[in-house]
Amino acid sequence: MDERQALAAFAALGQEHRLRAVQALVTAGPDGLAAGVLADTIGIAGNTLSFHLKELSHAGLIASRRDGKSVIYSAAYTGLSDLVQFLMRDCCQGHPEVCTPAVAALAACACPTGDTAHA
Amino acid sequence: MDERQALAAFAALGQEHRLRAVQALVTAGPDGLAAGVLADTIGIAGNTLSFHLKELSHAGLIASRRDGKSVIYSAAYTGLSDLVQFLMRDCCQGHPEVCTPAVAALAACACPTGDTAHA
DNA sequence: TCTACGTTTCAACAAACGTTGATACATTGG
DNA sequence: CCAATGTATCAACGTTTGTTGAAACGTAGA
Repeated sequence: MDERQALAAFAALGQEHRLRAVQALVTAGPDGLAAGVLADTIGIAGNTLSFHLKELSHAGLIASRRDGKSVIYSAAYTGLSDLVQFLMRDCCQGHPEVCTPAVAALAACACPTGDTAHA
Repeated sequence: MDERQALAAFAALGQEHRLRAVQALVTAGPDGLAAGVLADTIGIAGNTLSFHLKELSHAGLIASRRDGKSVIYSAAYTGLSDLVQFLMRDCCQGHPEVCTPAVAALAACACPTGDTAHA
């Protein structure tokens, strides 16, 4: 992930409705949510949400697929983790003060080597 | 870190000059950089940088201290790692697809239990 | 085909953002 | 004290952003 894409991602997440949308989509899981349901969940108009979804999609944070009349949006897990890695990698240039506590905290959330993933 | 602060942090990082400032400050380490040096590094006017530094400080991403005539800015490592933890924690509500690859990648950057920190 | 439904696009507007120049503040040295 | 340096504040501006309403597009069923 280059700086330009990271800027777009950070800017996308720096907006209340878009952050809520991402949270809702990640929470919804790979099945995603229809645009209408998402608009209702966040509490904004459909056209307004469409504007924000386009921005999130452009930032690589969400994906979309059509299912009948509905368009299902889902979180782009790769894009999200890439963003975290960008922030951490750029921040740890010889100074792991940022990464160490973050990794320690995340280990309890998604430990790839242990059995506490469902904590 | 609550949603309001996370929003401020993301919005702060979603701006080219501010992202560059954070990167420069983190790279500089705990010693930090004087405002003038930072302005010269980024390539923007001092008053413009001051505007951005105030926003970054308000978002909890940087700290400042006076040293003679200069004001030294430094990265707020706690705020940065809190932001990563916010993004990860909120994203992993039963779906560790995001956290697992991120943790795996970060383990090589700041592994708190291993010896690959300098990879 | 037509109609209904869900979603997207478009133009327009108010609000917020980022930059500039001038000015004011804080600190140091003479 | 005064002058010089470094930084912060302020008003003004042009630009960008987020929202709204109307319209258009795509899909499914009658």
